[in-house]
Parts: sequence; structure tokens; C-alpha cells
Amino acid sequence: MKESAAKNRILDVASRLFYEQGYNSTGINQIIEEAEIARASLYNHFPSKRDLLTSYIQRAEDIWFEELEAFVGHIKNPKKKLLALFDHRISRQLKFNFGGCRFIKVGAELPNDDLAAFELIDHQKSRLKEYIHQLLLEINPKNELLQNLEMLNETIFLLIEGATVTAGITKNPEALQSAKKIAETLLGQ
Amino acid sequence: MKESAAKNRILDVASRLFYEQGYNSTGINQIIEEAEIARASLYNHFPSKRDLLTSYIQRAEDIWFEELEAFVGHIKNPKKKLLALFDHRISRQLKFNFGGCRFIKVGAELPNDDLAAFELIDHQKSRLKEYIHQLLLEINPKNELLQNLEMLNETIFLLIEGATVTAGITKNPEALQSAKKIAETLLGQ
DNA sequence: GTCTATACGTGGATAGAC
DNA sequence: GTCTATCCACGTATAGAC
Repeated sequence: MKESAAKNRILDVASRLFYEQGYNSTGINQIIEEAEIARASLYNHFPSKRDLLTSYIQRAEDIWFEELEAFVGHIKNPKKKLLALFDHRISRQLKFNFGGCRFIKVGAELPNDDLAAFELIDHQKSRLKEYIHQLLLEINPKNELLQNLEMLNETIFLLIEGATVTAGITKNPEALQSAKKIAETLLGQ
Repeated sequence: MKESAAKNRILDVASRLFYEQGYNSTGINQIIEEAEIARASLYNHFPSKRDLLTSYIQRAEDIWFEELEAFVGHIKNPKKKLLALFDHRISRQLKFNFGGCRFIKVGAELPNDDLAAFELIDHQKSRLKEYIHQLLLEINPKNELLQNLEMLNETIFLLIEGATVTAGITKNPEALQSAKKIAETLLGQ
């Protein structure tokens, strides 16, 4: 059962606008106009704007990891692959004018008690952390300072998150470049 | 020349609402109602909502560092003081229901080309990083892994940022607690 | 300086024809 | 299923009396 072309067009447009302008600043009117569909068609596929948000976040996670795989999938050396995660972020931030992380951004716009939404966002984050974890298992680094893999895992994850957020504020990739260097140092040779 | 009581009441209310509900989701109407002032009084002090935002961010930075000082000012040992930065964040996130960082949050709501606003946000971040820097100079840690102070400075800063953002998503303090532990390890004994 | 009344746009969402 | 027309609440901001 294939999704209708209209539904996909709505999601494409909404994904772009939610990220570029923000969720709250993007109106239904603009979405239907740019997607070239009727107002009622949108409400046919998505009962409310909030439902569109849910679909947006879930689909964005899938696309995000597909694009990550396209970027790092060809790299065999696990350490190089891990460091390429930083390059992936740098590449994205350059491409998207340093808009920061899509998931963090939408989370910042939502009411704090919308736990369902924060769970969806957390899902992407946990998956990324697990992705790093798997790479660390392959690398099996001998780091005497950060005693165990879990601590190193957390460190690299937090470095990526912190650097992406920072890049979105400073509007330059320096924090991400520094974070990569730090990760490289922590992993040893 | 003292600021009018009305102006301060507006800023108090706006600060609370901008953080709790978001900047875009907070209307002028709610602000004037909760501040108990007339609509035109607000526009007398702030020509537009955007001007109120500017004042909000600047004042929030001042208050933020005042409150930080109140939290860690009594600590003499520089390493303990540095680690208390993490406790400060944990304490704040508990108090504010894991709303995340006030400055990052508002940045996520703004149009990406509002460079004036992002500069104000960056000001708070740079000041925090410099605060960490000064403490590191006092600690003068002998870390053989992270070769120089600047790299350690960046690491700790990014850990704090990443962990605060993460806490705002997971709605629990674990990331901040981990980040503190990591920092402690990196600083050595 | 502070008030009330109001202008005018846009928000999300629904009705009912086709 | 897709369309147009429309509802009503709320958004920011201004006018003009006091």
C-alpha cells in the first residue's frame, strides 16, 4: 500500500519549512500552497498539524540515517568511519546554512509536556548513540583515561551534540572541527 | 536613571514565558495580562516584540551569570568549582523541568538570518567558555591526553552544551551527570 | 506615560459541493 | 478524495482619549 504522491509532497515541503523557518512559524497555508494541494487534502492525510509533526519527525529520522549511511557507508576502517560522523555533520551544516540539528531544533519549539514528541526525538538520538557504540566495539580502543567504552561512547556523543548546537549559534563549523580533533585524540592511534 | 517598575515586570514575565512556552508561542496579550500593564505601555518601552526579545536575551545573560556566581562563588578550589558548573546545570534543569538551555532554545526559534540575535546568544556562550578557561588556568591540569588547555577548554564546554541539550530531550539529568564524571576524569586528580 | 478600543493579518480547522 | 469558501480565535501593532 503505497503512500499517495500528495502525502509525500506534503511531507517534503513541511520538512523543508519546519527546519528552515521553524514548526511554529510555518503555517498550514504555506504548506498547502508550496505543496500545491488543497487545504482539505492536507487534513485528509493529517488530522491536525500536530499529526503532521509526528510524521515529520519519524520520517526525518529514517532519512537522516539513510543519508548518514550514504556518507560513511563506504568507509571500512571503523575509526575513520567514526571520525567521518563529524565530517557528515560539518557537511550538513554547510549545506543547511548552520541551522543546527533538526531534531533538537524542533524539540526547542515544543511545549515541555509533549512527551510523545520528545520520545520521538530521543529515538533519533539514542539510535545515533548506539551507532557510535557499535563502531567503538569494532575499534576496541585502548584508552587508559576514559576507563570503559560506555564513557567514551557518551563523550563522543555529547561532543557531537554540543558541537552541532554550537555551530548553529556561531554559524561556522569550528566547534565541529574541534570536536573531531578531540575525538581523534581520545581514540588514540 | 532607574528602569521603571513596569519595564522590569514586563521583562520578568516575558523571561518566564519565553522560556516555558517559547518565544513564538508567547503572545503580547499574555505578557501584558500577566504583567498587569496596558498594551500601549509595553509598546512604549519596547517598540516591537523583537525589541523585547533583544532585551530579554541580554538581561538573561546577566542574570544567568549572577545566579552561577551565587551557586559556585563560595567554592575556592578551582577544580571543585569547575565541576560545580555541572551541578549548577543539574540544579537548574531540575528546577525548570528540563526545559534545556534558555539561550539555545530561543536560538532554535529564530530565523536563521537574524544574526544580531545569534550574536547575543553567542555572547553568553563565549562568556561561559571564558569562565571555564579561567578556572582551567587556575587548575593547571597535567593532562597528557588533551595536549593543551584550549583543547580541554573546548571539551568541557562542548560536554556541558551537549549534556544540557540532551537533558532537555530525555527529561532527566543523566547526561549531565555523565558529563560531570567525564570532566572529572579528564581533569585527573 | 498609561489607558481602552480597534485595525488588520494570519493562525488552525471545518462544511459542504463536486 | 479533492476542491473552495468560510469560521473564529489570536497574532502584532496603532490610534487617540485621558
